[in-house]
Amino acid sequence: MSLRYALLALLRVGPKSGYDLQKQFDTSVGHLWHAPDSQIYPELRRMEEAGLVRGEEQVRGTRGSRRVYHVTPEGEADYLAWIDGPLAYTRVREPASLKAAYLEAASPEAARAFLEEHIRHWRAELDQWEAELARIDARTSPMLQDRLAVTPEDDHDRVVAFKRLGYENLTGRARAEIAWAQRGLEVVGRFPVRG
Amino acid sequence: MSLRYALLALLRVGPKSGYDLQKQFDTSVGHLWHAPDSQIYPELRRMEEAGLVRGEEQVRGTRGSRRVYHVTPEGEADYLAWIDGPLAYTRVREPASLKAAYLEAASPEAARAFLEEHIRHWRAELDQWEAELARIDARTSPMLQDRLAVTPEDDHDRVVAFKRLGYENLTGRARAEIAWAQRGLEVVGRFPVRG
DNA sequence: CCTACCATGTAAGACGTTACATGATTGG
DNA sequence: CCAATCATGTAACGTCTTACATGGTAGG
Repeated sequence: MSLRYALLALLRVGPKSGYDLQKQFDTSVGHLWHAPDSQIYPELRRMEEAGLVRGEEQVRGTRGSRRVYHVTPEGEADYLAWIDGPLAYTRVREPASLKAAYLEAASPEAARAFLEEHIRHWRAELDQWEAELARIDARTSPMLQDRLAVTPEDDHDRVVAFKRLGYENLTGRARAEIAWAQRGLEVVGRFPVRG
Repeated sequence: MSLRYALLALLRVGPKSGYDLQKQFDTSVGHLWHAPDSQIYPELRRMEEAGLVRGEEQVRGTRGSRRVYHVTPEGEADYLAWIDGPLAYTRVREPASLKAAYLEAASPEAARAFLEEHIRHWRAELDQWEAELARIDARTSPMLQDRLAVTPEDDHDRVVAFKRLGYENLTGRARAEIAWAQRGLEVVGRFPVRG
């Protein structure tokens, strides 16, 4: 259900086509939520059926067209209910934890490779998110600039502070994963011989 | 696909019925992976079709029966391939991060309630996982005892060390979430007035 | 006899991934 | 004219959730 609200959050800044939204999901906002085009277009249609957005067909060239969506008052109300309402938590399902708990069955090389790959993966994510945090602080992030453009200046600091908070959750997560995998490598080092 | 390997990991310790597995998923191992009965029974059937497990019908009372599964050599090979192979990473999708990044639209009370609930949620998870870690250290965890019973004594320390590692990922995650939400509360405190 | 527990599923739907599929426009 | 980009989907499949559904057994 988060896809719906991610889309509403983007559309609240200004009307966009499915393609526009998809591009944003591939870059900036894609860090916070991601969806492929094959999920976006049908979801927009469903949201329109539910009255949350309205799409308007625009001509493009002689025969082309694009459908630009904007948020309706019902969509705005639904969005505010989401942001003011509780978040549904699901049970944790961590493939990496599961695998780690059974690494006794792996060769030491495979165990080490798994943990090193884990570090590589989260390091790459961390780098991306920290770069975005830097752009948020400098207020050069395109997503943020669009948002600030439709926000009274008094509120700019608040908007920036919460964007930052969202990304800080991601960087905190990545750092925890890296630290954990590094401790894991020490464990592997303590038991070099396969049983 | 992790469900399949979670099931194999449990069945490698000894033959079990769907019901036995479900019980374990509700308690100890359920921290690492969880699935409802409606997912377990069909998956066991599929695994049997794939030759990874074999089920044997046992009589219970006069008319009752239960199907007890054990891992086949093919299942063992598949499990070892999984544990020695790479883990597939998917894109991060964090509803809490998404919501935090758009908290500017929430009332300060709702923002605070969200972050406090986040802390409560992860605190409860953390407590559970730490209790399990204590049971792992004391080697009183039922799951661990079953595992150690079929493991040569030389290997006990290794087995315990990796179980511990698996759970440490979860506790590390929970601590990061709590610390983040606490910082979030400070941010909310800095912007008490809704824009 | 009744309650707690043992035991096993089906069905519908939400959500997400991957692959397939098509065509128009714009700028060089 | 050609390539990059704009633009929009369908189809099949896998995973997971929630709800529905049924019946047997063991112990007090």
